[in-house]
Amino acid sequence: MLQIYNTLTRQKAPFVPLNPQQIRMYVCGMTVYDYCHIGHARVMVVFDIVYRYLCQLYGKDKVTYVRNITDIDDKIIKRANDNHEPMDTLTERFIAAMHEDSQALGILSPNQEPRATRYMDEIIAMTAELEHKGFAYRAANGDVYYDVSRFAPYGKLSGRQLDELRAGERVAVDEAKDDPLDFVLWKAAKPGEPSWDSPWGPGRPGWHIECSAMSTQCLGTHFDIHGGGMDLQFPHHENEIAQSCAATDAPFANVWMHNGFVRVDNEKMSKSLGNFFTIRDVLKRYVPEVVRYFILTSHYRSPLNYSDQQLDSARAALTTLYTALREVTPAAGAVDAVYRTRFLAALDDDFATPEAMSVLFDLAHLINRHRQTDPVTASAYAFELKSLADILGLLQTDPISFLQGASQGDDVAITALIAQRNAARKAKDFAESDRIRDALLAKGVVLEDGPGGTTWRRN
RNA sequence: GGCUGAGUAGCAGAGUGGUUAUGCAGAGGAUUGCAAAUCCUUGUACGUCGGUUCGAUUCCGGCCUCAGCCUCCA
Repeated sequence: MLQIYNTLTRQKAPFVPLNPQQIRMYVCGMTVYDYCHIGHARVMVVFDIVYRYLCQLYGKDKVTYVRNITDIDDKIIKRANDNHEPMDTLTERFIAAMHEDSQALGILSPNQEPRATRYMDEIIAMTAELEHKGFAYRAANGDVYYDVSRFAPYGKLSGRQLDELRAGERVAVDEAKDDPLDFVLWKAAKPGEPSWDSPWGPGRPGWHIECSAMSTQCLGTHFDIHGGGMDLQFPHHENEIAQSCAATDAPFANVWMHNGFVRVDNEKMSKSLGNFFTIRDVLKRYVPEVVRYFILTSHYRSPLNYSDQQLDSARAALTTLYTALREVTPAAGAVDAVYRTRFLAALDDDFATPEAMSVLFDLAHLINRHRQTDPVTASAYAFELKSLADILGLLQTDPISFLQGASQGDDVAITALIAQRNAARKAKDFAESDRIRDALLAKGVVLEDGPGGTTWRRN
């Protein structure tokens, strides 16, 4: 049975859907003012695995996955101004880029990708409801704030008390707020800013309210899983809980999942530190599957250190797996069930992908061992390997394509040289044969003489 | 300062109260014209100091170190 670590309780617990016919998951997605970096890739991949596995367990049509897009906020406005372009043009461009990146990484599309600007009615309605119930107040500057003192469980998700939060206050106190911890629901428009009409005059939503409004609208007041990066735990998710529970009188999300950060040189990869690598830059040097594999080599809650060495290692590991699948035709057949059992048990244990991936190597070894002596068994294990790896979104491309990489226009020349070399070998002209192989190796092409002839791959 | 989490062999990264994780890299052997790939063999690692225990890397406590959150952030 699937166990998931719940940030709310700080322990793993069996996952019990509210309705097994309709599993509902909401993940906080991107703020679209720049290209996605590897940290964003991790969120996408991690929750892609959660989504895939829930589909595996409950059926694809039984799972609803919503990942929002924040397309209105301070940084977006600033960037649009800096670029002298309309905000919509900016956000559309980066939404398109995000979709390119996520498709490249083999991320399954969420069922819905709500954008804040398209849920303005719901955002305003929820804010009004909070004001009506006395959880929100209008400040002298025209902003509407949430009154955290009215929400008794405030701090539960992040394990904090209001007084210790106040003690650690590091930010200049905003005079408009009754309490420094109160957060903004609605910002009164400043000159030149995009704004929407509201009962409080023209303005725009605060960051947190959009997720409460959109998750409620898309999934209902009470749903199964809410996810996002570690850094969203506080204050974003804490505030979402405060808003939603107060506005709807419903429990909101049952399970809170937070993925760990990608690090560079032992530091969080982030925009502000400037130590980030965009997905598209990394994809210029490594094929998407290598990036996906790399992300899955560590457990989703652990830190993940980014380095070329790690990506090289991931590529080498994938080469091993694809080499096992080469020259074997996957076909369903009799296999020892222990591998599937181990694999699924690993994923059942809070999505333990490193553990699950170790099973893939066991299967690869079985294929290699049986390849010559028992091709039927080898084919059966190849089928099992592909089938299990599919749950992780791995090993679904053609092995030859992976091993030889994208055509560089020299495939015909390589094939011709191989023919020449084999002619030389047949004539026992090994000096010539080795010369050709060394020449190809210099171009990054490795030849492999096997019983079925000579094959090649790029290293 | 408060609150989280973490410290495992060369690197990465699982896991367990006493018995091989796994991958990459390395060593030896088989195989190969030579290679590559593959197969076989191979690594006595668990921050530190105490405690519990017949026995702890695994449980408990102190300490040290690191990261994250407390401000926008996946």
